[in-house]
Amino acid sequence: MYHGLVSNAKPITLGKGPLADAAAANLAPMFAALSDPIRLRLFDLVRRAGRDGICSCDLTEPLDRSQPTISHHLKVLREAGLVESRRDGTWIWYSIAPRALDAVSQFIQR
Amino acid sequence: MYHGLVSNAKPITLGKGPLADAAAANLAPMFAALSDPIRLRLFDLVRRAGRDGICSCDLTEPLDRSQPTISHHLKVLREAGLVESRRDGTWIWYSIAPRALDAVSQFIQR
DNA sequence: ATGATACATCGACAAGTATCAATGTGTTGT
DNA sequence: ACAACACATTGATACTTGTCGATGTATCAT
Repeated sequence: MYHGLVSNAKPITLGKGPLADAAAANLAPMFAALSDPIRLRLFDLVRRAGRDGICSCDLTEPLDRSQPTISHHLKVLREAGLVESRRDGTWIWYSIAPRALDAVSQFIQR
Repeated sequence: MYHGLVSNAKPITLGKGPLADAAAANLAPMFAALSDPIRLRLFDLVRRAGRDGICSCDLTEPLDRSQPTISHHLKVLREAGLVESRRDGTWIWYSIAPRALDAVSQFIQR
């Protein structure tokens, strides 16, 4: 599997009129990615880690879930364009995607 | 069913440290409420309506879903504390809950 | 009372999701 | 080559969710 910088973040620009069907369809998965308590805490931990990111190995224990479960949640966050992953030897480091919450933020403050 | 002003919005205050288990559990349902395209557009329509709100009858048609489905989605938004409902004769008017997105906003800008 | 209107609830179904044990896949050190 | 480690994927299960037709409930006009 590819483990360079991965991001599905599309530069969504919300128009001025009513939220379009397509815009809503792009936005919803981002909210969905943050709709799980474990993923919220995962995202928070990654965000706190700053530029360097945080090793996946340091995310499993504090969240009290099995390794496959954490791996699954990280995948969801990654596919939503919220976090990025980078391999370093046997470890994988996660960091916040550059413009991760821009679309969400744009919708909130409207 | 009661149809006065309804809001489950708890004044969530996120601490300074890592996102606590309880805080995540309170936050997640808000994101979940916005994780569906139809609900995003519903929320947007209600927000655009301003203080007066908008009649439920004006929400069913533009979203191309059945009346029960729209009713269901409005319930989800209401129970998440994002919108309020108020009866006026046979109609029910929906408006944005006062501090609807405060918690979400607080999490985003952190 | 009767009928019409607006909205909610119920029942059912298909599709999606959170979870873990087991297993697979790279990478490192020996 | 081999064992050990870090992480991903698979398969299975229980639970949740989006949807609609049918039905229930409240309100208004006649």
